[in-house]
Amino acid sequence: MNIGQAASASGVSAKMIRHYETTGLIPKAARAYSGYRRYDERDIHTLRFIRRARTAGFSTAQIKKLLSLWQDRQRPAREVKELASAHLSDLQMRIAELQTIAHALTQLIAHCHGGERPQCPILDNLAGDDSAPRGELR
Amino acid sequence: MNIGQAASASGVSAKMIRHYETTGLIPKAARAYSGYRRYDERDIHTLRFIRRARTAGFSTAQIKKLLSLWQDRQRPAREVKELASAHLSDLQMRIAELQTIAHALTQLIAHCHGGERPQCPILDNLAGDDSAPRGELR
DNA sequence: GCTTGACCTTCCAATGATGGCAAGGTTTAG
DNA sequence: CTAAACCTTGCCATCATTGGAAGGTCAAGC
Repeated sequence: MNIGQAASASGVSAKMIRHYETTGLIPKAARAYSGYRRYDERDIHTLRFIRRARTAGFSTAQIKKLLSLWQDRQRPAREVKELASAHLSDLQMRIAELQTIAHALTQLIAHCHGGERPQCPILDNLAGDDSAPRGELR
Repeated sequence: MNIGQAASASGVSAKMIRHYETTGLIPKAARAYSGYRRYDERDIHTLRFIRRARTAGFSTAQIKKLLSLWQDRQRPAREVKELASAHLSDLQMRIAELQTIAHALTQLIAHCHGGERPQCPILDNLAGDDSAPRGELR
């Protein structure tokens, strides 16, 4: 299998497969005489693992760890759970931050008439004019 | 006021003030004889506006638009509302995506014993082994 | 056998927002 | 006069990903 097939079979772009190779996330691929990279089913399996982990928002550093745990038959599930839990905390923090912003923005938008007149609580708030707060973007 | 004072007065780092200048988000600052950038209260006001907009997650492109609307006394509030609404939709989509991931991860973590044994539903799921799904990371 | 198009190779650059460092000029207080 | 604190420009790094350019390889059709 060449890199193009590996890409469509795994859902990881050829570009990224090469990138993962140079950054050491995956080992160097075998090469045909032509110099083309060759991939087998095991490689595809690994690439799919990586794609799923990326979709789940793990960083490449975390994925590196996950891959080594995956390949270690002796791994304690504890380590995987810790890594995943750390990532989950991260996600929850980011979600909370975004929600805070979204709520504030929702309030401001609700109070903006949205017509042709210039008066606008959204701009007023961004400008720091607190006379009509309602969901501060601070 | 020099750039350092402008930075601490506005909450925007000196680095970013220069960056905003080179990218055209703010006009080129006046210069003292020495070559130092000079800032007045209006500049600070603008920088604070930018900082709040960034905190609210607006991109620099959106902030550019917001700034021009802010400075246009004739703007229709409609335009501001549309821009903010588009950003809010963005935020809500990102929140929803993150929540989907967080939920799936929560399930998987809940089902991982986290002990010293190697068996782990988190890795199984990432590997594509659906025998014990519960929150797919797909 | 040759051409064409699809595929592959490497390398370099850009994204967006920010931080960091380096080498050098300026200002200000002591 | 000197030292500290500030400023200048410029370049590099982050993170994951995409894009392009220039060139080599392969398979199919004529």
